[in-house]
Parts: sequence; structure tokens; C-alpha cells
Amino acid sequence: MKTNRFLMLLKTRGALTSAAISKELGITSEGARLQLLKLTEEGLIQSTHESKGVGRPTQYFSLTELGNKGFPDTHAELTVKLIQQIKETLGEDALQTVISAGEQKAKQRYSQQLQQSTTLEERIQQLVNIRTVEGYMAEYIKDEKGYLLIENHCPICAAAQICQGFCTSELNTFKFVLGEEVNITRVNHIIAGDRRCAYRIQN
DNA sequence: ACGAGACAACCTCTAGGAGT
DNA sequence: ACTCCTAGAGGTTGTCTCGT
Repeated sequence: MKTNRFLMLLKTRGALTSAAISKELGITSEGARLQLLKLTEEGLIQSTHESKGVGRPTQYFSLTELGNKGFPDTHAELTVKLIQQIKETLGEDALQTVISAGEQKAKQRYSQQLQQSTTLEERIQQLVNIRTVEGYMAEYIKDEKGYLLIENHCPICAAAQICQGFCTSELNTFKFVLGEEVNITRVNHIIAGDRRCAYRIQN
């Protein structure tokens, strides 16, 4: 499965025009168009048209389900089976206990790695680094409202689909490591159909 | 008329194979 | 090991076509 720079760009930035893609990648629009055509033929991306007055309708390219499969979703099937077996044999409470235990360990691990970071921005940057290593393709944006922590990919999506306790646990962990005085709200959620997960962080 | 995509020809780079 | 040749992929340029 290909995860080339075109797919990576569409994964991290969402739907883009061929002109925007060529600009981002530093190639001509025609060079980009030829590659996009090839990826479309391979079923990895799809295009939609949007009319904006004068001129041809703008063509936006985005990843298809097949294109998204090029990004890691570690042992998804096995994970789902294990979760279902825990639910069936030990019950919902047992699963929650397992998730809580994982949450405690994550809090401990993240806290250790954030020890050297003093300001909120440094802590967010370090959190982004940790999450990226874990496969979440994380980044953050500083704007007038504060910070937006973005996770472009969810490597545990399959597990999260059948048990949202994982998502709740992640949010709890973020709150814990960034400080209880910081307000964190999830504003985008892959499970809800968004293309990414995003968290608004305000002091 | 304008803005944007499509097409054809051509160039550049790189990997792989053959010959020395 | 080195050089040369070839093929293919990726990219550029100029021009045309199309939708508004």
C-alpha cells in the first residue's frame, strides 16, 4: 500500500485542489495533476467539484477509504476480537478496569516525558511529539483562541469504534498531563465521522 | 473574458542490466 | 569495480479546451 507524499498531504490537510497540492509539494500543477490522476485510477483518492462563479468548478481531491488504509491501523482485527472477548467473558466493568489501568500508565509515562517542559506551549509540543511517535500524526496550531491539538490519524480507530472508553481515556490523559487548570475540549472526532480528531486547548 | 483543467511533447533523474 | 546504455517514473512547458 502506498503512503506517498500526496497521500500524506491529503491525510494531514484534508481535501485540497491540485494547485494547492502542487504548491505544498513544490511541483507544477500539471505534475501534481498527473500524479493525482494516477492515484484516482488506483482508487486511493477521489475528487469532488465545487462551483465558485467565473471559471471551471474547482476540483478538490481527498483520500478514499482505500487510501486511508495505507496508514497504520496496528493489529486492528486482533484488538477488536480481544476487546469483544473481554466484554463477553469478563464483562463491561472488567474492560473499563483494563482501560483505566492503561490510562494510569499513560498518565505516568506522558508526565515523565513532559517533566522538562515548563510552559503550556512546550507541553503541547512535547505531547505532539509523543503522539506522533505513537502513530497519531499529531500537530498543533496556535491561534487567537489558544491552541488546537490535531491528530490526523487514529491508529486505534478499530478499537475506539467498538469502545469509546479509549477516547474518553485519552482525553482524561491530556487533561492530566497539561494541567487541570487548562480547559480541553474535543472539537473533531474521527469516530463521529470527522477526518481527524482535534482538541481545543485554552488557559 | 477569465480561471482552471487537459493534453502532448519533451526533459531529468534513477535504477537495473550488460559489457569491460 | 567501473562505465555505458536503456527504460520508466516523475516533472516542466506551451497550448488548447471547457465552464461560468
